Amino acid sequence: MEKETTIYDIAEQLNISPATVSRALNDHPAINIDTKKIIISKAKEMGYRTNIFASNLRRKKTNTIGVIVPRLNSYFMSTVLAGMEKVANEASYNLIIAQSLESVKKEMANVKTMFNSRVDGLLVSLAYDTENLDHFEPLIKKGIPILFFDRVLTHKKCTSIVIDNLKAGYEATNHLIEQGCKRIMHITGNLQRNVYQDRLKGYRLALAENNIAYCEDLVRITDFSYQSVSEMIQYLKMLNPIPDGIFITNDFYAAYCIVALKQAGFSVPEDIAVVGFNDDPIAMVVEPHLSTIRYHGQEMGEVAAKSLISHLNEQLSIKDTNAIILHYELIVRKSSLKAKTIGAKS
Amino acid sequence: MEKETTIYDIAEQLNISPATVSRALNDHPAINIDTKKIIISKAKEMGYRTNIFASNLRRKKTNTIGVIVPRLNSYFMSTVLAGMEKVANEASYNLIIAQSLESVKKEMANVKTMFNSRVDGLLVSLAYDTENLDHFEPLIKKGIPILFFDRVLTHKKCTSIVIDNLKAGYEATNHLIEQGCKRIMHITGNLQRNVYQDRLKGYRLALAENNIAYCEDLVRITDFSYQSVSEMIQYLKMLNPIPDGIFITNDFYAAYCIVALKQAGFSVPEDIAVVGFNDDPIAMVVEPHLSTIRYHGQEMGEVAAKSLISHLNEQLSIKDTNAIILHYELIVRKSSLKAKTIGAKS
DNA sequence: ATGAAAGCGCTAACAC
DNA sequence: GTGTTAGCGCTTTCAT
Repeated sequence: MEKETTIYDIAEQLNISPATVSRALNDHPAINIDTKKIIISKAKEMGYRTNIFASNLRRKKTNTIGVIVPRLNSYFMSTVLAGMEKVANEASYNLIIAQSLESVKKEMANVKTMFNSRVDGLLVSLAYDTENLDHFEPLIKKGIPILFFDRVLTHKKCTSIVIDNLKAGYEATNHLIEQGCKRIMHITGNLQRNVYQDRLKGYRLALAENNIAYCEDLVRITDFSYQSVSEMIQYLKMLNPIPDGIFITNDFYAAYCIVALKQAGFSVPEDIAVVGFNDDPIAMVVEPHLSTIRYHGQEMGEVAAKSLISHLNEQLSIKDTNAIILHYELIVRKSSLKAKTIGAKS
Repeated sequence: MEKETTIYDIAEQLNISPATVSRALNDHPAINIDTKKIIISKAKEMGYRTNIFASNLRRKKTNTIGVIVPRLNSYFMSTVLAGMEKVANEASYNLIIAQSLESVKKEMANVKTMFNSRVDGLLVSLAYDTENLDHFEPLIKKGIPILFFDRVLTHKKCTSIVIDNLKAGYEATNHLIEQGCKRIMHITGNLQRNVYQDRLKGYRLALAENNIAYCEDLVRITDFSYQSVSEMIQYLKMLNPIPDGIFITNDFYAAYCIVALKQAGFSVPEDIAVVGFNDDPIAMVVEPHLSTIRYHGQEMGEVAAKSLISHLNEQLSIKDTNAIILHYELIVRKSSLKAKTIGAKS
């Protein structure tokens, strides 16, 4: 275990001052280009690496962005993170990633850790059961910018990045109606989360516009666990009449449901058409392939990171921006295509 | 934006020395319990948060562990990370997570970042095309412990955490043979990765023990991309005779293949039986449900983090431990059950 | 273009 | 049980 090389060691070897070494290493313009070259090569030779703690301590900036997500294990989330990483890297920011595992409690702990790690900013997608943003207040008070994405709560001092979930929910439902569905079930998550609340609103709007009565029995809240599927199908079978379409706000759960529906003797989409949400790769595995709403995780990640970083660099203030809305599209596959001859407009 | 409270501020308010404040905040045993209480409550009152940069600078320890994985988007990986996080949290270590996106180049960059972030230790699962461990040498030279998990390369100074991939490959193949398969294809990844190399060895061993000739044409390397599936099925169709079983070392790819096989007119498992690897949730979505090898990601993550941390705390030296082998099990589902009446032993 | 020197906030050796 | 003090390695103001 060798001793760490410091700028003092380099300065000594070269008979110059540590200040010059520091400047050279940071590419300060006022340093002679030749001295700079000599210093840099010497640094490499001596295996120097900058001590970011000393640097951070001095500069009072960490160049670190915290990311808190409910779970890492979805295709969507991993593409979001890839997008964030790309942008952060390019701007020489580091990412600290933590998962709340869908629990506010863990989310609070994560926030605390981030706070103590002195992140320059925070990117957050909320846990399943987060009810308010109180646990973010300490950061907000300190002026640390927070940007929520996908699963958001509005806060006057924070920006949100989302898709138009209401419109997407509307389109998904409307598509089912166009396919001839008259009795559409809606399976979704905790309505405190904007994504689920807005999709429900869209669902209701589509029904209303098509003069289909809204029926509470047809809306079910779930935690999207595999275990809950059989119960859900039991429930569905007891409905009278049985639904002829389902809009499920999670592709994995939708896939599970399709499998269970078929096992229960229903044919999809003939008896029951299904539309999911997120365009997870599983949509192309389940049979029939799953119709779904696609939105681009990578883009969401990039936009989120970019906005935060430009705010940090004071190139752009996100304080005035309340929300950034990204695109989505309805992908029609076989799970929802009842009318095989009639082309569905997407 | 308020000014940060320091231990000096607290000391001043309380008319005591900063050293006492520091000790109290770090729960030093030699501090009077009452003083401790007073200090802690004052700290809270003043909104104090410790400056980890000053602390790290002083202590020359970061309490941070770096984690580099190929991708975050698998069920397996996210459970591994959950396990690591749990253990790290309990030991008050932080995690910095980065994905190499299966590229050595990115992996090298990640390693460099980790190095400069002065992680106390590193947990790594290698990228698809990593050929050697040269890029880890700077860390190894500095005495920073590195622990490889799942996708590993052996290094005399590093420990590996794996399952017995050879035996697992053997069991998977043997299971197909027991089901009556005589011509078993093997679809797998880059053979430089131990996991794929060992599983292939197991495959060959099972064939040999059952007097089935090994045939190179039946072993295909893939990057597991969705795009490559149709080509793979094309290839399979041109084999003569056509295989009656496939052992695929990735559940997602196996699921894609099953779908494609059915589309091509084969029935699974009757014409072609399939066994996958990893027990991803998708195994329960694809029809027929996928037989697979299950190993517990959470456990692997916990063991990895625990070993590293106890090494860091010098409670246990992992230097002498070359490898830690974890359990796995063969899960038999319908995708491989040709002989429906004969129970398969697992 | 370069140097001197102070100080970021904390910890720990040493003293009492 | 508590205080004094000297740095950890870097950046940056001010001076030259």
